[in-house]
Amino acid sequence: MSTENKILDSIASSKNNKPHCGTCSLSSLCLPIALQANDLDALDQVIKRGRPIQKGEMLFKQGDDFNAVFAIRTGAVKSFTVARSGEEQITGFHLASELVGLSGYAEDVYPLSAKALETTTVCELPLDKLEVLCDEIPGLRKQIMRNMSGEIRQDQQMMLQLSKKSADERLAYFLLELSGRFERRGFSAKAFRLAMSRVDISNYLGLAVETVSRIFTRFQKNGLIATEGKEITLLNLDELNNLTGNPSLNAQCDSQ
Amino acid sequence: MSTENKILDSIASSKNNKPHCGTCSLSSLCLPIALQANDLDALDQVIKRGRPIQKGEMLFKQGDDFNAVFAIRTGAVKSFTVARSGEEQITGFHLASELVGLSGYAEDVYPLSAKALETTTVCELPLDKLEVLCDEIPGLRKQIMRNMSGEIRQDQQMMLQLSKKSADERLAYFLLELSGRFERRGFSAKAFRLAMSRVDISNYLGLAVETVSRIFTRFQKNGLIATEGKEITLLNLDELNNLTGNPSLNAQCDSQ
DNA sequence: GAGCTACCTTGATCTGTGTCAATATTTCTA
DNA sequence: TAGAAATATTGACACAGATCAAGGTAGCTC
Repeated sequence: MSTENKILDSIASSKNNKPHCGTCSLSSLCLPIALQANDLDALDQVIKRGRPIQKGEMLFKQGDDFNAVFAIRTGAVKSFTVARSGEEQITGFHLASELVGLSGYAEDVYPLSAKALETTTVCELPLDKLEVLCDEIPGLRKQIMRNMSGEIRQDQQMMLQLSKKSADERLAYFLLELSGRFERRGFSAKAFRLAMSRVDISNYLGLAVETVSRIFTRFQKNGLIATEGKEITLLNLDELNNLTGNPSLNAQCDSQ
Repeated sequence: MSTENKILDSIASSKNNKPHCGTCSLSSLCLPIALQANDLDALDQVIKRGRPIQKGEMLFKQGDDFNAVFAIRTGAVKSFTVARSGEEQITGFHLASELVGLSGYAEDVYPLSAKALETTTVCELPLDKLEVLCDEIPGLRKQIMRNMSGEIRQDQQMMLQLSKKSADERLAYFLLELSGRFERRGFSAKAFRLAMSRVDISNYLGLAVETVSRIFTRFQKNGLIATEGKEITLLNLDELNNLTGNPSLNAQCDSQ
């Protein structure tokens, strides 16, 4: 820890405040640490900004050489694996300001594919540049490790959901988990847009589409949510939370 | 925490090159990189060797301060989360030469607990020492990141199993996955001992114990496996592999 | 704005696996 | 080594959710 700060401090010598890659500087990602302004500049030089990615386009494919991590600026992405049998398993949805592609570290190839759910802009962080920077900015590497570690935790939570919970519990969990992610990024925790289709949701949750659809309908009948196509409003966070059977996912629910 | 540091300090001050914890130097862990000999010496100084841990004892508990990563020398460990409702979800089994505790990086506390399945010896890698070392040996940090990344990949594979596969497929997958881990560590891929109980297996796979028991029986009737209590022999790797519906888990099966 | 396509909803039925219950086996303890 | 406790097996039955089938609806393109 102290090592970290020492190096950070030592780096903090020359700085300027030039605006960089807009919302996608690493400081606005899931990297809660406060980096120095000049660190940010260094990072911004590494960021490769590509054209917007259209709905359905791939960020990277399973088996591609692992050469970059992606930070999502706007839009949404799903990541998924394709089994030999051809079936697709969605392993996660990634929203604005989140990182995709970290699992490539294990074997120098991406173990999964990532596809845009809607028009999406990303910042590409080429691996070689990132490596060099990580050696210069210890805080950065730590944050990336935190990110990976957080992903492990999240996946393990998901394993619990998938293996132990009923369809109702899974969907309630899914909605609250999304809600929390929006809230943490300054958006409404109650009203948001589901970038993914019902099929994607059902795939992710290990359910049939029909089941997901039925539960959406029932939740709506019971006054838990309101839907209008892809727009959704969570009307009763408390009750949804009870449904999950998990420790509260949403701070707002605790206080009510 | 303070206890920990006291112990660490005493270790740091009285260090020499006395033969250390045998099989558990980091080079023999899941860390395939070839480190320099003097790096290994540095690592060995960090390794804290504890007394053997008895069956049922905890390595660390959910919520404990994250202050060490553990490398298993002999024995086996299960890691699991406990939901508010009290239910336990096993997130993984860890065999000799594997690391446990990396997911603590995310929030400075362990998000799960780890308990010995049998008498187990571990090497404790105190975090602060490891941090310093990682700054000195860049290859080490990379290996730890690979490890984390690999865990993500493994968990995501497990999500696929849990959400899409039948009970038969899950158990076949479980057995082959274990088999592969034994094989990679130089043990027989076909005959090994299941350190975990049927209840643990069923919990991990998201099934009822009865279901697991029935499938073991049926696999045996069909000549796929032979069991004698906790000892198990895989008689037909090919067929087991077919059952999983996944890309081959076991090299031996590919070549047959 | 007609027609096409992809997506979503709802109903009827079927089935894999959970649950409950009883017994058998192994492991521990004294 | 006996007796107790934990763990494993086997059977009967029920139900959550899959599957099959049939519309309905939204978002395209021309």
